[in-house]
Amino acid sequence: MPKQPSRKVYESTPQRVLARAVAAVLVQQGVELSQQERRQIEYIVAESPRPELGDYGIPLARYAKRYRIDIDKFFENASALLIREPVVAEAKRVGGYLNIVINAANAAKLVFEAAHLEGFGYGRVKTDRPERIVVEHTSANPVHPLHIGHARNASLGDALARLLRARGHIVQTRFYINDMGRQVAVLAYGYIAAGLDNPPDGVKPDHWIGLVYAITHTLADIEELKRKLDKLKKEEKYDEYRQLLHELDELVAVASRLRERDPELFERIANALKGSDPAAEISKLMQIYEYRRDPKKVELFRRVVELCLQGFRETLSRLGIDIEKWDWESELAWTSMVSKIIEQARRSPYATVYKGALALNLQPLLRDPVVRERLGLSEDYEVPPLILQRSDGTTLYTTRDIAYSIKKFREFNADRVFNVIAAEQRLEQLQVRLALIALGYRREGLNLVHYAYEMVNLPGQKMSGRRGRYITLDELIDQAVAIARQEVEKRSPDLPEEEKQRIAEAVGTAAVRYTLVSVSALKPMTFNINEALNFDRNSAPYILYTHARASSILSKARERGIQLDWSSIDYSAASENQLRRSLVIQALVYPYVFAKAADEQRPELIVAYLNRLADTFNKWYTSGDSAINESDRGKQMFKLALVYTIKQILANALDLLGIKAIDRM
RNA sequence: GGGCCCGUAGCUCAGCCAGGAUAGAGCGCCGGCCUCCGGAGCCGGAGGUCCCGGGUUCAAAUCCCGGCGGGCCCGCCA
Repeated sequence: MPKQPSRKVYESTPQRVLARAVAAVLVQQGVELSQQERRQIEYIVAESPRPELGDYGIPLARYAKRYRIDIDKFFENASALLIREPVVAEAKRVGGYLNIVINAANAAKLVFEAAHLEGFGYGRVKTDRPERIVVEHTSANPVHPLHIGHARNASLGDALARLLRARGHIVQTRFYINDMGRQVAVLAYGYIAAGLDNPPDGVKPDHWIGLVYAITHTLADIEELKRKLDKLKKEEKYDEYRQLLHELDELVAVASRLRERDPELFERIANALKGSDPAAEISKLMQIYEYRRDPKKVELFRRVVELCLQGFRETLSRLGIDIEKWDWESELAWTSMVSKIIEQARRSPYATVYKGALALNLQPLLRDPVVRERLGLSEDYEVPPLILQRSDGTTLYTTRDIAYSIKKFREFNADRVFNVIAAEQRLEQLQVRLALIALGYRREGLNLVHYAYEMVNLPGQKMSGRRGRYITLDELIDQAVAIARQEVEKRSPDLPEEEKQRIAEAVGTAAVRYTLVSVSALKPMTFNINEALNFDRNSAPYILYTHARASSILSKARERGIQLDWSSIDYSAASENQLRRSLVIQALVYPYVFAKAADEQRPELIVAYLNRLADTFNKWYTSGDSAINESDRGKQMFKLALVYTIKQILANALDLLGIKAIDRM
């Protein structure tokens, strides 16, 4: 098999080149290196803080000491190896560092040719160990529209899937439809009781569902509260009574706000709920659904969920996100999958009875050092027993999740499964993994990854789905698109209306996605829409603008009859100025950044890389080192090829984040 | 009460897993520049007890221990 050009570039990146040389010299001097240790050498390669020291370097003092080898000889031998690399112009010792100066001309040749040959494929270095991987993401409860938090989940999940695919893995994406929870039962109760059908024309189905849910939930809570109040009054507990009365006031206020949003709908649900016992009705409905006792109600239940999912799909598709498989939680209960888990649990040595219910005692698993290491736990970590079945025989969320995990592995024959799920579900995810191991699904338990992310806040907003208080993702996208539209209006007033709108849509949605993956997943973040749409810096619009600018340079060249002839490039032009050099080196390093981002599942590395690359490119652009006005043909070809390459990298990297580059804006 | 995550410039964040060169970006602030392939632009500057205290090390933002502050979790909820 011929070597992939990007692979050749990858192996010529400073990280790989330096690590290879250092490893070789260590081995030469009799040191035995594990695969892991080789890998770690690569990690400590760093960019030099000042150009006069070189471009990249590696601190060597630690090796000299750790392996007790002659430091002078070490430098000498490593340097000798390094200067044989075409991309290395010079290797030098600076203090305890071994530094290299990149041969920009050779690097440029290598990178330009790869970019020219592979185009869209440039940078997508394939892994040596392809895996089958399932990425489950978004999986929002189908009771209200998606909000900004779901957007973080979806953006991360989709970026993850794209990174892994580009890396050569075989990936499937899945959405878990949570239709067995109490929340959906609340919604279905209101929907069925009020005899509702379809949302009115022009209303997005999930928005309408969200309102039905909030109205039903609030009215049900009011009923519930009234019952409690009666009871307290009879028992003469006046302190508690007064407190609940206050709560009731608040709920009534919430209800009246909900009524304003759709008086007719509100009255319809209110009438249907009048005089009923909602809590009891909802529980009854849950049972009906779990055991499929009333086909008509089951069908309506499904129908209401389906309506909400329609809305989800619409929103996701606007963001360019397509999820391949949609799995119904109810399907697990309706087939034998969940009962099988219960059976296995009963027979398991980890079975126990906790608070009178069937449970698993997962604590003993922590004696296994492999389990501790893979799940990141200390020996004295305390895992609460996991109850699998209610006293009335119905199943619990986590039990169904265990069954679902097995399904994900089995159906796709997966080596690994990533669950993109909020960090607050950490304990539940841990219990699922431990339970899998306890029930004999060790491989699955060890290879299920909880890809946790923290919450997203909107400045000055408190959300509540139950009360219908939220900003929908749709509204947020609309806002982003509107801001983008204004910018397009200023920058390109002469474009046709339709084109302007198309660009605004692309820019606005990209801005949302880009910002949501720009911060590492474990940090809580505040989503600031104005920063997301800052056209001047650190944003999708900025990167898209840079891409459009590069595109425009190339098309202008074509207009003037300047053809990019790859065989006439004068590569010596690469080192004639700092900005060109810097661009070449950044382009060289791209395959490495990509591989690292994919292997560590860190899309934010791509964002950071893009911001920097665009900065340097724009700096070069504004420095006046014009390609079109260049009189020397070889140099002109170099500059055009550089523009071409950077444009290609911008587009390729954006694609990993699910963003399509555009040529005008 | 216990566990997990986070704490770096006024603000938003990189860097920490894998210790190493004078700790980096952007926003904001201050000062300059603008006849150039796409100007809401460009260049420069100020701004830091890396939460605190110990320890390990030739070397600590990074590792270990103890605190402090914030978030989340500890349901026969999902």
